[in-house]
Amino acid sequence: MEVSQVPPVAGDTESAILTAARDLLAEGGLEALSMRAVAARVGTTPTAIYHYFQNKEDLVSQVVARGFQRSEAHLWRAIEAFPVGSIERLAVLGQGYIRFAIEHKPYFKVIFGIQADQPRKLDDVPGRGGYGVLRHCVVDAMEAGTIRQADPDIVVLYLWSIVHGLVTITMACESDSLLEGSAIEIPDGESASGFLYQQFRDLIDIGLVPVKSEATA
Amino acid sequence: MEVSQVPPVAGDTESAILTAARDLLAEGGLEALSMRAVAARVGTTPTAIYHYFQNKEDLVSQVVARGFQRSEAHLWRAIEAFPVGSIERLAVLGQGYIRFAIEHKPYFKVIFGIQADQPRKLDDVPGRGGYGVLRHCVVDAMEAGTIRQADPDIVVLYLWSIVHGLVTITMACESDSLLEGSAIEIPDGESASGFLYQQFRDLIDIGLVPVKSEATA
DNA sequence: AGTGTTAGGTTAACGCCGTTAACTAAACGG
DNA sequence: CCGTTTAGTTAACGGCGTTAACCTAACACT
Repeated sequence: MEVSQVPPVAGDTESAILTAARDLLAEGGLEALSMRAVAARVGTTPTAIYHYFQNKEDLVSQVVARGFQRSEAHLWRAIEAFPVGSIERLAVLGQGYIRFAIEHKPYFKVIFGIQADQPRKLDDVPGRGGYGVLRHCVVDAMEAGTIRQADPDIVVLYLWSIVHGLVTITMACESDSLLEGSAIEIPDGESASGFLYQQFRDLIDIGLVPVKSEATA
Repeated sequence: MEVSQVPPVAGDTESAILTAARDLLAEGGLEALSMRAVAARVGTTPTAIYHYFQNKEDLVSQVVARGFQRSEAHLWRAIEAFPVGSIERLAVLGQGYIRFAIEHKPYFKVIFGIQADQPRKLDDVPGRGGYGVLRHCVVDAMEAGTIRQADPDIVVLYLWSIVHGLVTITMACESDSLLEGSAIEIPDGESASGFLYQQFRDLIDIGLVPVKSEATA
């Protein structure tokens, strides 16, 4: 079949592959992303992919890296609307994280997914998926006095753990079953993202433990 | 080959399959657990497995369910050593969760892992992987006044999110790379489990936000 | 005793998968 | 004009989950 003498999109098969892989990942998760499927969508043979990527893992990780880069840029843009050092900046970051996880589930799952042995992966991503932004905002908020003084790295871990834990637990249990018999439930019609965000804010406000000054009262 | 007239372990091929599957999962993660590998270890053909389990997913989920049951029993035993309502009970639960996640990484990853579409899974597990125990202890601690009064379900979610987030983030980034450039690091020689546990306690103590009474000071 | 049914397997095969080896054809630099 | 690189091909290998069809021993029942 020698219909077209010129490669369809003028040369860059590589980005066509990345795009196809991204779409497949988004549509059907990791199991839908096979070398053969990607090739078919691009219009080449599976083996051609190996000219641009070492293997499937390499391809996937580059797809994911791309997604994360865009996500971090999004975060930076999102916080601009709120004043430096404000707690709203922290909140909007949490919201962004939750939204990204939900809207780009497959990306998210690949990164924090199964991977028998080798983790790290996040290293490849500049800013490590928003870590830089978050730390930045935490430091600002401390200097502004909006949040309690403490080791910023610990606080970052605190915030990140809560949002990340919230998201992954919810993903694993899927809303209703999650806390059956408990008072927590997603009101019908509310978006999962919005619900999680509210939980996040509640959890941050909880504080817990320090009965100290209140105990005697 | 008709060497043995009697099935090797007197009839229960099923539990032999489960055991083999469990071992393979523990040794090499999910990718090492193939029907053919399980069959080879048990000494049958792959297709025989389909007499006891619907498909691979069914097999895996039963293996995992077994592991979780044992884990919850472990938790109940662990808290016995500490007084009812004490914060130590909560701490030891967190520690148990962390330890289980690390020591049974493959189990843990299967449950909170990739699974393209269908989550829930935790429903099959009695007590939902320690949720029951945790809630029990939280209520006790509130009645005893050791922790701040609040909706127990929210507090449970708070604690669970922190531990779970901590564990999964660490697993995805693997210690050193996790917070490179940050002050947080696992001291050489310290176990990952111990380190995570310390973080957990720190995070719980943080509380955050309520500058309220302190702000003016 | 003979018969039907079920449990517990077997063999063979299908259609996927990731990956490799060997080859080809066009483009380009000297 | 030649050598190399780039971009792609075809053919094949071994492994995967799963299915269909078949076999065989054990048991239940008349």
